[in-house]
Amino acid sequence: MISDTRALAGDLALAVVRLTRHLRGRRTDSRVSLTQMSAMATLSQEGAMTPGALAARERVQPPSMTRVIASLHDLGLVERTPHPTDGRQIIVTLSESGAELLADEAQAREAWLTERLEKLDPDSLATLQRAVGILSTLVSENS
Amino acid sequence: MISDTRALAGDLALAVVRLTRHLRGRRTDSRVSLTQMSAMATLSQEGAMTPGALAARERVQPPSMTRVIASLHDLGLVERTPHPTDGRQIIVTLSESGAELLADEAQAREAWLTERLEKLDPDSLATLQRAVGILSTLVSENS
DNA sequence: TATTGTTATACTCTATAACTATA
DNA sequence: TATAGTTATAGAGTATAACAATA
Repeated sequence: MISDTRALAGDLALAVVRLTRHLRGRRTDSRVSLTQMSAMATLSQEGAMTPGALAARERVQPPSMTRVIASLHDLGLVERTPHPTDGRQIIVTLSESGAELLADEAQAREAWLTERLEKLDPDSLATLQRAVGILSTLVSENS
Repeated sequence: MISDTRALAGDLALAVVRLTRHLRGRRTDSRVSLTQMSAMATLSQEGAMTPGALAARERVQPPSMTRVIASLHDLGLVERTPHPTDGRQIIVTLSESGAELLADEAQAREAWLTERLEKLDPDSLATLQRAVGILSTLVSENS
């Protein structure tokens, strides 16, 4: 059944890159991008943290996260408070409207993808659900 | 088992976006990007075609494909020949060295991902393999 | 001196709008 | 006039290098 892990890696890479291209392009109706959603989802699931910690958790470099946080802050979706003891650090928190948006989008977001998923049979959906769990562990492994 | 298709859509979107971020960032050792690989893979699988057809097949806009083709042409990985009867069109073909590179990379590419996949149990690999097929059909559906 | 975060800068990927050449 | 492709331009997302503030 499993012929070649390397071939699977290549196929998987192309599949996720192509799907991401669709997802990014089709989100123009939403107020936030997938990158912003991803950061907000992490803040929601793991609680407030410093920009450095969020960058590490999202596996991007600190300057990249600075930009994401700045854009979310401009939209009022996150708050930045000083660290209580270390003046170098700041704490990024999901704001009330950020939490609301996250909840709203969890209902309405990815309409294109949801529509297609609804046409799949239960077995395919179960497979995708397991795959999401596997992919998440792949990415969250230490480098 | 399948609780909510919309929730799955959100989880799947975040998972593929994060994995794509890794894959793009880690390919600096390769001569070509994932976008370029994707276009070359399509040319390899479906044969020579016009830029417009390749853009449609890859689900990007024509100007985006123009740039991808130009970069591949600069690298000598594709060839551009005039259309036999319609002077407006051109035919894009995978060059010999393009085909070679595709074959070589099929062995060595995605080392990071391959390494992680090799640590998975056979059941997880089978799940991913099925998931790749499902994701591919999702993206290739008509808009 | 080491750490945290930011600024400056640049590159890739993608899009839309406008243009050119051909049909 | 319509179509195929390109050029011009812009914006998002990411990176590295250099800087400032604090520990």
